Amino acid sequence: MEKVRTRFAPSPTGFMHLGGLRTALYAYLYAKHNGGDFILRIEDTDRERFVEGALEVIYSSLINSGLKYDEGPDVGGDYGPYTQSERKEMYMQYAKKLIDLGGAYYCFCTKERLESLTDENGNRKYDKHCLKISKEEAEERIKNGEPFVIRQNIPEKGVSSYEDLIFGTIEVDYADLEDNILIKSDGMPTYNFANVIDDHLMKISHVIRGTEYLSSTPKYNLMYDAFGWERPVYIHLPTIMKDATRKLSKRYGDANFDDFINKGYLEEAIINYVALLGWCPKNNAEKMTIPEMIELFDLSGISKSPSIFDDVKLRWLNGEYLKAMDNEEFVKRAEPFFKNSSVYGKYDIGKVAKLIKNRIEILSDIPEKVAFLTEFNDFDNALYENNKQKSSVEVAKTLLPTIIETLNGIDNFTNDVIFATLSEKANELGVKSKTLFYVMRIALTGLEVTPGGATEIADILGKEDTISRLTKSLNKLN
RNA sequence: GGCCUCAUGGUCAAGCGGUUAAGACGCCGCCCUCUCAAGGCGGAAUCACGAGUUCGAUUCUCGUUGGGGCUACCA
Repeated sequence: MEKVRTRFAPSPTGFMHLGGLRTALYAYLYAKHNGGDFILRIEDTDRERFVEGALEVIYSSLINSGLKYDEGPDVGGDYGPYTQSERKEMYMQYAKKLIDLGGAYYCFCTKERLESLTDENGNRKYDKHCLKISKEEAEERIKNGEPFVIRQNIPEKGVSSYEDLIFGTIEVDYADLEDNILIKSDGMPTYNFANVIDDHLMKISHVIRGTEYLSSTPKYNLMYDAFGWERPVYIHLPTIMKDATRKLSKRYGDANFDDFINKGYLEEAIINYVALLGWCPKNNAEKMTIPEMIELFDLSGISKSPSIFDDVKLRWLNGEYLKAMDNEEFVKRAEPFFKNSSVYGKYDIGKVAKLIKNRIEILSDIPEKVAFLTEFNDFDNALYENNKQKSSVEVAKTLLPTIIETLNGIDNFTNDVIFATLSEKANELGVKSKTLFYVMRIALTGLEVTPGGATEIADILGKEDTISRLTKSLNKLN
């Protein structure tokens, strides 16, 4: 069997769409699972849509996600160039060859004539008007500078059929297909032509792409057949939706990979989540590394229906990755978000990290989560009232002086020591330690709920700060 | 409109003629706990509809309905 070669062929639109990322992932996984190559090709034949810096976005998104391509514009390879605009001349040669083979023809129709073909329902289908122009006449007119395009010549009768590995047999009547433009008047090929030429020339064995091409694939097959080339294996993937009726779109900012990174999602969590949208591994795994995905990847686990992107589940998965990190790694990855927070440079980030690691799902939750450490505002003494904790204002009045005194006597002011000493003290006093810690936490933060317990927070704040806050709260009680 | 295509809880989904119809997210409850999380345990919630085929349909066939895609000198 020939080597498996798959490709990801994005247009440089300036951002990495999550749907595109999933397509790239599946193409990568399929290739790697089968010991093959994964190729990156840039489809930039539409000059008007080119966006500055778009190439870098594609390269970095892929690499940061762990999808290392074996061949591509920036890494080279034996089948380059890998950017379509650099292959322009080649397409024209093949288009001319296709004309000789009867699979295409020159067309000189004006925009106006094309529009006149529109029927009462607003539909339009090209009428093969220029097919009857002789080759001599066409060449003469081109020589005279008349603008032209090259159209595919699709049979008027017959049915085309092919096998898709996900959807099975697809049959389309030629009559439902149009003589699309293969070469535009600017000499550039359209997707309809370039993808066929490139996939063949780059020896792509399996074409993996979205279902938007499911019904136009017969047109491409016609060309493979006309050239006498072997058709690739097709694997079409269902769309990722925002909700039941809308696709994930750039418009709503819910499809951009970079936006998710900036919001504090991890690359590995995104790629993992996206892998699960439309594919279920045999062992039902949820959290997987890329090597694990490569091992598990199989086409039979791919679903045929569009799936809805659920950011709640993505958040959960991201949280799982966060929790699995050791503290050091967490601090490193969260650095930019800590910098945006009030605790940066003020408290021990390592200690703060320990406090919040299990309490956030995305990194951008950090500033809000840690803000309480630096904000100590006036609060209602009623917060001490809590039956379940056996706490009340009166209890606070009696406990707080002891807590402060005990804390004052601690030299090694760290969580473990504070906790042990205070627990012992509670025992001595005959009160539940949870009551003592509850009172202390309220007095220390003025908040009903906080990430972390009283002693952990005291550890971070330091002895001086802790005692000053507690004293302030105590004074407030009298 | 025409053509292609899809259809299991709110969401992602397993299932491939006989099952108490998995699992995950979310939701609810309990346990644990220095509050909140995390963790542990448990619960509610699904085969779109209608005809067939079959001893028996979530599973096969057809239709209906609903969704998605294509129908560009965009990819």
